[in-house]
Amino acid sequence: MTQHVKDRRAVLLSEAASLFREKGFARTTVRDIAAACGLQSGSLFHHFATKDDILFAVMESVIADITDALVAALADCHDPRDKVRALIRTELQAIHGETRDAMTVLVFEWRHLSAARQKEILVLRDRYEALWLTGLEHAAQAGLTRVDAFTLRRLLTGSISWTVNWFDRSGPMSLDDLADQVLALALREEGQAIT
Amino acid sequence: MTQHVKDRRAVLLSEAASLFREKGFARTTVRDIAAACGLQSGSLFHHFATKDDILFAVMESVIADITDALVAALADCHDPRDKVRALIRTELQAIHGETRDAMTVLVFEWRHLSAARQKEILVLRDRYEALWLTGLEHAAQAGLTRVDAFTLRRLLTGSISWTVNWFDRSGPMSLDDLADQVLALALREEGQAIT
Amino acid sequence: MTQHVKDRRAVLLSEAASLFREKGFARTTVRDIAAACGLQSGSLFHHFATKDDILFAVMESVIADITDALVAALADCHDPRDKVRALIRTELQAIHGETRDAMTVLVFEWRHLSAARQKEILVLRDRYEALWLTGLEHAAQAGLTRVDAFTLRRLLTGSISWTVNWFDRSGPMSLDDLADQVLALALREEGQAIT
Amino acid sequence: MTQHVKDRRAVLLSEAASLFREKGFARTTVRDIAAACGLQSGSLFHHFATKDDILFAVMESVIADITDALVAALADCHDPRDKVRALIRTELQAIHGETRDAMTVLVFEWRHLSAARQKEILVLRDRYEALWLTGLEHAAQAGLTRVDAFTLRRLLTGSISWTVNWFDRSGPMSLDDLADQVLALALREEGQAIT
DNA sequence: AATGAATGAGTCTTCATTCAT
DNA sequence: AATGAATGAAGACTCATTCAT
Repeated sequence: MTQHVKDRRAVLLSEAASLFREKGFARTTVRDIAAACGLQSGSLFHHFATKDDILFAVMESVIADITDALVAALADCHDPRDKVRALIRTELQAIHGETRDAMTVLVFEWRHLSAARQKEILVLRDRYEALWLTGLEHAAQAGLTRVDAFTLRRLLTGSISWTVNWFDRSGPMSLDDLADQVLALALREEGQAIT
Repeated sequence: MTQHVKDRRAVLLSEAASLFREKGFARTTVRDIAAACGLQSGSLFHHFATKDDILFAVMESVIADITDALVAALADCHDPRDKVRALIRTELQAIHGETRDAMTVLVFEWRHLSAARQKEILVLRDRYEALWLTGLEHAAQAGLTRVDAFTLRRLLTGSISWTVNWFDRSGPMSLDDLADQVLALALREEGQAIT
Repeated sequence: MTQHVKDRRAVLLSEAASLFREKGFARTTVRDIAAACGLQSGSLFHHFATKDDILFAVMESVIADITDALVAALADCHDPRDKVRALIRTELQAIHGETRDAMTVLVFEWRHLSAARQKEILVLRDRYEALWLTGLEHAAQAGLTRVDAFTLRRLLTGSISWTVNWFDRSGPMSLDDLADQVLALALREEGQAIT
Repeated sequence: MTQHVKDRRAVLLSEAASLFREKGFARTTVRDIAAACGLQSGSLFHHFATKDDILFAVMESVIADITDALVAALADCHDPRDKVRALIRTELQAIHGETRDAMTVLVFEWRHLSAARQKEILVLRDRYEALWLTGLEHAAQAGLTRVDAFTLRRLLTGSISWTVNWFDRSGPMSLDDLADQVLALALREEGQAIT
């Protein structure tokens, strides 16, 4: 039974994320979400008290997911350059893989969150961003970067997020190719690093 | 009188852009816009038939502005590296200068435009993007880049757009500093180019 | 100049009648009427104080017209049967001729008139209806009818008004044919009258 | 529960018809209708998506009702003259009985229906009109009429519809008396028929 | 947990009318 | 008389949320 509950909640968040991504939070009605889950509109409120709560839950959930994924990915590599590659690849996979909807929502529906909840999410995000900053700072210490870690992370956040608007996974460029292009942007050429 | 009319329309678009940026298109009411212009809600419809028309006009107008600005900026520089710097600087100025509101709206409220109008805007945007692509291709021919022009433009679009979310003009980093950081990302180090 | 004024007013009423007939009073905007006359919306109010006044004027005007037409038509015939034919023909001509729009408005937009103005129009209409009643009563005295004059007039009013919904002047049946059909309904067969 | 739902819908249509008749479709607000049913304005939209839908439903519903009534009435009489009397009586009863409001709306608010919906209603109306035409044609074959069935039906439609504007059920003339007057108009005198 | 009718505040839009020019 | 921007009161419709069943 607990499993059923979890399932339903997961399905709900997934459908909500999909709709939020497609139509935007404001244009998605609670009825849309309910319908997508095979429920009537009133039933949604047994799971979430408000529509805002759904948005919050979508974001909260995806942040947990991508943080876990990033921790796992970084565990496998110790070289600074490999770590940066892992950071980029993992974020790109999050944006173009199964968590795509929720990731897009995280970026594009941010303003629909109340200030208080933005803060909450930012706290959760801190851990994820700390992994990035640490990775980039190690690369900087290894002389691999040309831009300070703080600024670099922000520029890459933009580059990577934006791929949702143009990159086509079924096109000729693979996701790993794309990751390598971003990596080329982020770091000095190989062999140029000051050791 | 013609001047008054033009003024009013310009004021209207400016106030609308400001509100759309601040609260989002969906959460901005027609009353908000009217009030910001010192009008009653009904009066808005002498200038724009629908709320959607206002959004469209904001986007249309800013694209015209930034295209003009870019043409002017490029006219002053002939070196490929300078041209890329001009492309980046001009776009950053558009995003953090007077057209900030409208530029932000262009990015974040895109989905609220009907498909037909998205096409219209894309046509207008083509000229602007062509300037970018040409500039980056010349840089590529000069051996200045490490990523193909098409992909590079898209990655930079993301990096630059995203600065609206974190860059603070009144902070320690100047806009030109920021432009140079982006330039460092975009191109090989100076002196590395194959001449 | 007085002529111009009259012309403009006449044009205005004619265009208004046409629009009221086509779209209904409620769905016709003051702008529609102004545009049909080559005016801007505000200018209409130099001629009529309110939209209601226009409707009233249309009705008032057409009643004057058809009363005149009926008086003229009746002057030419002295036989009771001929008089009834003239009553029917004249009303049909009013409904399908130049006054068609206004006549239709008179019937179908009646309820949009305020109670006070309905009374005013009814007073004007009295003279017209008196001509009908007199005509039918003479026919009754001549033994030509099978239904009392009062009821007959009302039944015929319905029959004749309704033709606007189905009779096509350019079809095979002429307006005079139609009048004869209505006459056949209204009166006994010829030669059956009790003299 | 299903019963409740049906009831509510029926009440809604009835109240709407009453208001449409009294004030006209255009001047009746959705709030008026809701208030007449003891509902808030928004609640109406659980039953009908638009105000136009309500109008359509009123018309659709009354056509079904009168067609049933007519079929029932005709079943009881086999003589051509009796059939015509039944046609007239039944239509008069529809116009002055319980379906009065809806019948009036059917006639006077016709133009507020979209062209597409007018067609739909006309299709429904066909069956009803076919009963009339058949009845009148049988009367014609029996030599009872002086006007062709097609034209006669249209003239009678007008006569009968129009009674809504003047006939008073509580006055001295009964509805059956009125029906006989209309019958006198429609057919030759008894005994005159060519057998 | 689910239903779905009901709520009621809120939204965009319309439009007759006014009035300074 | 004409203009046309402005008014502001409605109007139809939307939708998150509630709640009795």
